[in-house]
Amino acid sequence: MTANSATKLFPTPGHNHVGCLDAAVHRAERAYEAKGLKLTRLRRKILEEIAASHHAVGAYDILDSLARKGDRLAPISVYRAIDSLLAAGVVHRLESRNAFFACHGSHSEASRQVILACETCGLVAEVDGEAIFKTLAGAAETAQFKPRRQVVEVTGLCRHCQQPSEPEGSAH
Amino acid sequence: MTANSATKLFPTPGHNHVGCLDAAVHRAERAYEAKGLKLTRLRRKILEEIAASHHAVGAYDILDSLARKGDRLAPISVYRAIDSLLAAGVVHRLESRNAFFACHGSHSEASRQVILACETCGLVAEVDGEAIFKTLAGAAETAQFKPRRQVVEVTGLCRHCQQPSEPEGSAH
DNA sequence: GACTGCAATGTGATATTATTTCATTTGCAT
DNA sequence: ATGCAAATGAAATAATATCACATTGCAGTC
Repeated sequence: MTANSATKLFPTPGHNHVGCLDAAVHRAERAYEAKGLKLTRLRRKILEEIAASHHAVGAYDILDSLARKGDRLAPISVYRAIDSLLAAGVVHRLESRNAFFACHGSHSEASRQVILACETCGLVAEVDGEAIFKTLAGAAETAQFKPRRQVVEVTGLCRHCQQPSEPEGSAH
Repeated sequence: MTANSATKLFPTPGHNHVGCLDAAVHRAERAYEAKGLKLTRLRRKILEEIAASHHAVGAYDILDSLARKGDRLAPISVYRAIDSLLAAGVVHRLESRNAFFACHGSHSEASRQVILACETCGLVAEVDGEAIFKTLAGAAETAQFKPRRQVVEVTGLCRHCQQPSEPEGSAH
């Protein structure tokens, strides 16, 4: 189960992504529904761009990608949609790269997730950070600091990029 | 001691900052020396701008501040100096704000510090995060992820801004 | 259907943050 | 003094993000 969950965290480059994308959009529908927000056509379109990969993408990447499909938007339109998606908790911002990534896999509190970003292949994953955020809250308390938002991002090498010579399919 | 260290972490707005600044510059001299790097006049000047407060400042804030003093630099000059100061470990980058702050107080590894940034007054402080980074390393290992750089930033309210009505001098 | 109110989007301009490229200067070891 | 490498200068431009105001679209009401 450990190996399997790690596999899911950093899917192989060749994995069939359609399911991931569909699932992300579906979770978004439910998240918007649950919060009484509206997943408009524009928002859904931009979510689909972000969730099209497990990478963090810049706002202008989205802009360019849509432009190539004939859909020319103003930057502000993309940022507004992103803001909404962030508020709904279906995408997150990778602060250390000024970029955005979709939440693949369901979790309740975005603020309790640790973000892992691979420097080589660009993949981004989230892992549970309950223990870390607890410890962090303790450290803040010692400093008499009242936390509101906690950013925990780790960059490094994902499991695939640590063994570049090993064929993708060999891990099981 | 706890109250005292917390006081140092988030100094009162009116504290005499000259000592902080001098100390920061002095630590920088030693850090550069120790690493065989050169703390040039430009770098020192820009360090002094950053260390002039306990806030995180943008590169263009520095640029503007120096311009007001008659020293007109190109953005690239500031960024290059900042890069050097970052490499020397005497300033850090607040990723969540695209801004830079000086290291006030000595610590060996920047990568083991948790950053606390007050949303109200803008003060930035660092606290030891040994326990957090250990836990974080464990979480990464579970995901078969090899960490290289860890960003842990907390925004919220510092001790002063939690009790806006309380006079500054009353805490002891 | 027409009216109203508000959220969402469009449009154009602009602000903010950061880098590329190439020229020049400076520090310093020969 | 000469030559090399690091540091800085200068101009342009790239990349990221927001402001201000106009327009559209949609839900509830008459």
